[in-house]
Amino acid sequence: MRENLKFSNTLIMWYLINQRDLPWRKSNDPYLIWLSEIILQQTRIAQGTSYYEKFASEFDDIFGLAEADEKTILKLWQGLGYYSRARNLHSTAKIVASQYKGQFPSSYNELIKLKGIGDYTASAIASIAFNQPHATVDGNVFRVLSRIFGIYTPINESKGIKEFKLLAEELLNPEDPGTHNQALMEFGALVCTPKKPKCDTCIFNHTCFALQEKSIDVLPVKLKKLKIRKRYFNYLVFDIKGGSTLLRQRKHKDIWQNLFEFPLHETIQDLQDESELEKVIKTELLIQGSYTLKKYNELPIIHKLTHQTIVTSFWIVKPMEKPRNLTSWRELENLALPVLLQNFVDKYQSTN
DNA sequence: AAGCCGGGGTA
DNA sequence: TACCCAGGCTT
Repeated sequence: MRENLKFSNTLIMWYLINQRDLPWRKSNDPYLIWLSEIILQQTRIAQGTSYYEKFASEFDDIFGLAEADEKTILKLWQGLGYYSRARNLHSTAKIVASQYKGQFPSSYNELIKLKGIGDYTASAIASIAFNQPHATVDGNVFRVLSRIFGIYTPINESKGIKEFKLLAEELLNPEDPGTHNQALMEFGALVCTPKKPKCDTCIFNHTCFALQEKSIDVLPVKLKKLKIRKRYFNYLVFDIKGGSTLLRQRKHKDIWQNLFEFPLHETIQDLQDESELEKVIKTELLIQGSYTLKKYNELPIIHKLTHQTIVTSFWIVKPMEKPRNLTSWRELENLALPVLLQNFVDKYQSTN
């Protein structure tokens, strides 16, 4: 017990000197803590910070966020990925605004009931905003604890998850759980990094198991490799005189749910036969009369996600007759597009 | 328990 | 290229 307190004190001492100046650390407002935690799920601080600033300045409190349109929220979220976070953010904002009078619950058990809040985020909000003794176990914590204590239990199986959570709870400083949690994560991000950790200057280098046993590069243990699926997307980009195009909202349960895109023809391999597209244009999009169809990019654009590789071709369609339900390019600026499509639009706009 | 969900940075 | 990032939800 004394050892655990010593560990925490050493850690917090390091943190008070070496912590980064981050915007969400200026406040204990549960709304802002929650907002930052959702944005930072599986996201590097360098990538998430500007999004936090945008959301925090656009929506002063949870009521503003609750009253916003989902379209607005998705557009602000564009480029950050894992878009279910944005949809859940909106859903939880509405619940907290209406059922909790705008005040976040302070207990872990209430917090974890909210959409988009799991064990990690509930612990983070409870400890940082409400000083409740719950340990946060994120990727940093798995790494730091596995190395210092020499734990080889795989971190992506239930046994390991329980074991690390238990250890983190034991180590937690009940006097200041919020600072302790943030210190441990910050330490993982700045010192005990995945590759080339800074063991020379590490405050735990005399007791670190992995350093003594030279097992830094195998800890933490993670099993199973994910398989990457290859998909072939053919987008039909209508270029209508007067500055408009055809758009669809992705509604199915798949990547980019609720984001917008051009009419899509997906194939199981690289499109062989151009007449397939002609069929889509006539029978699915119900385009009357004649049109021109021209491939925009000679080489397919490769868009890599964590678990999919999207091989993409863009086809420019110019019909003689105006289709219905057009969206102006101007209007499109307010709609959330996958990065793959935003990149195309930016390029296409600049050359026309 | 396993699969799915983005985009970008690092070595 | 392979791995990782202040994870959570669905099946």
